[in-house]
Amino acid sequence: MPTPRLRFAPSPTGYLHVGGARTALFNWLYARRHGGQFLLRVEDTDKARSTEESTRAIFEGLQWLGLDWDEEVVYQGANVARHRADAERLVADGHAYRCFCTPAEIEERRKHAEATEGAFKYDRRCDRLPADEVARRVAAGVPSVVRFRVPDVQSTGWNDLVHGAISFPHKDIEDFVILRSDGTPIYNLAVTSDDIAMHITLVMRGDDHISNTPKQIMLYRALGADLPQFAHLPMIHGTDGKKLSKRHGATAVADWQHEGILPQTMVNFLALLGWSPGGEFNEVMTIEELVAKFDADGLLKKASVFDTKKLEWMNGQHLGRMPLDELGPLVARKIAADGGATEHELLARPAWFHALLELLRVRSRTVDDIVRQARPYLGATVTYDAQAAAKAWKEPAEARGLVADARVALAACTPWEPAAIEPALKAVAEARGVGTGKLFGPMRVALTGEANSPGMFDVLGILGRDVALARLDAALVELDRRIGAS
RNA sequence: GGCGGUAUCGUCUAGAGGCCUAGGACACAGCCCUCUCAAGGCUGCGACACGGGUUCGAAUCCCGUUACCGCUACCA
Repeated sequence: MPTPRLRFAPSPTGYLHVGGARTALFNWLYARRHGGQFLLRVEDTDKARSTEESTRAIFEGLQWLGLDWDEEVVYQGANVARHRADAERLVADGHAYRCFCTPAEIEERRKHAEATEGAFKYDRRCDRLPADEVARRVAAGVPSVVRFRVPDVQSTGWNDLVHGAISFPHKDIEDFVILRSDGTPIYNLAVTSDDIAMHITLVMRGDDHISNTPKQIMLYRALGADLPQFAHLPMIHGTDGKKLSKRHGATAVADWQHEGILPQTMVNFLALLGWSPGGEFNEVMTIEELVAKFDADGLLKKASVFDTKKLEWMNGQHLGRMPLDELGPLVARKIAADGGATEHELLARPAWFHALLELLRVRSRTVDDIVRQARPYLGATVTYDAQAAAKAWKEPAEARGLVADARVALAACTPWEPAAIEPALKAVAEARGVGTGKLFGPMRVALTGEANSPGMFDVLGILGRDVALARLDAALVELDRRIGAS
């Protein structure tokens, strides 16, 4: 068996959508798993809607996900000459014929048919035109399209890799147009012609293409080409069960990238939408594990809903597992954009930065969560969250006493290390007759401005002696102000 | 309307005739841990769309119904 060749064929009319990304991913996984090729074809024949930015956005999306493609990108628009030649060949071979009916006429007949008996189907009137009449009209320059002549009786079917046997009776398929009157190809022809030219062996795409498949199979046969295998993937829906669209919020992979979702999370999450390795398995997987496990048997038939809650959970899992060397630069870039520190400052003291990341990533679900939580550890001063202060400093005088005692005890800690700090603070709490929680609450707000943070000893360690003491002093000033104001 | 596809907890899924009193994960609730928040651990809530068959036995096979989705263009 030859090595499989698959392709992802987006039309560049928007950003890389999660549905498209999933289709690309499955094609890529299959190719990588079986040592085949994964090709890219840009279906830009709809020049009205196709844009260059869009093409670039799709490439960037794929690159971000790590879906690398083989060979040169194929631009469908560059192949119209072949598409046209294929259409002409089909006419010459008697598989297709010229149709002179105008769009307006067809529309009128369609309306009439729908009003009277229901379904409209082209009645093949132009197929009955005598050869000399066709020649005369062509010579006279009468515009015409090329229609494929669907063989009478029988049906066309295939063994779909995900759905099993599917077939369509020919009586339900009209003689479809394959070449427009301006000489440009219609989708089904272009796709088939290109897939043949690219030697695609497995066409894996969304199941919204199921009803195009019999037409394409007829084209393969009429063109004398071998059939590829087909696999039709289920759709991805929004929470309301409808096809994913803008109104569901973030649907472009770039949107998630900006929200702080990791590419490995996106790949992992998308892989599990419409595919399952079967049996019991750990859902959090690396891209390498996915490649190793991926196969067509695990492809599912049912449309799935894109659950952002689970996506975020999974991102937290990946955040917690990835190497700090990899996470560091990612977070540094976003912190720089946030204005907390420059990338250089952060990367200049890796041990400290990594320790901070270690403390924050366990409480984060996105890269942006880490950035937000890192703020108190970056600036010189801290702003007190109103709610946090209202709660932890509810009794300013009492809080002041606690913070002041802690300040004194801490100042005496010679090696600024947990071994010295822990007993010192515990002694303060004991002397004051309170639990450590009662002491750490006011301290936490003094040091971070927030109600929540990593453990007190970790916070002190990250801040360092000088900053910690300075913040306690600043808090004492603030507390004095509050005592005076009450 | 016609044709095609799909149908297990709210969501993602396991399940390929007896292993199912239907398993796991997310979400949700509670408990534990605990200086807060997370993380982690434990417990709970919660599904085979419906109706007929086939079979000793069906979530699993067949038929019908219903619901949902897709296609039905000189769009892709």
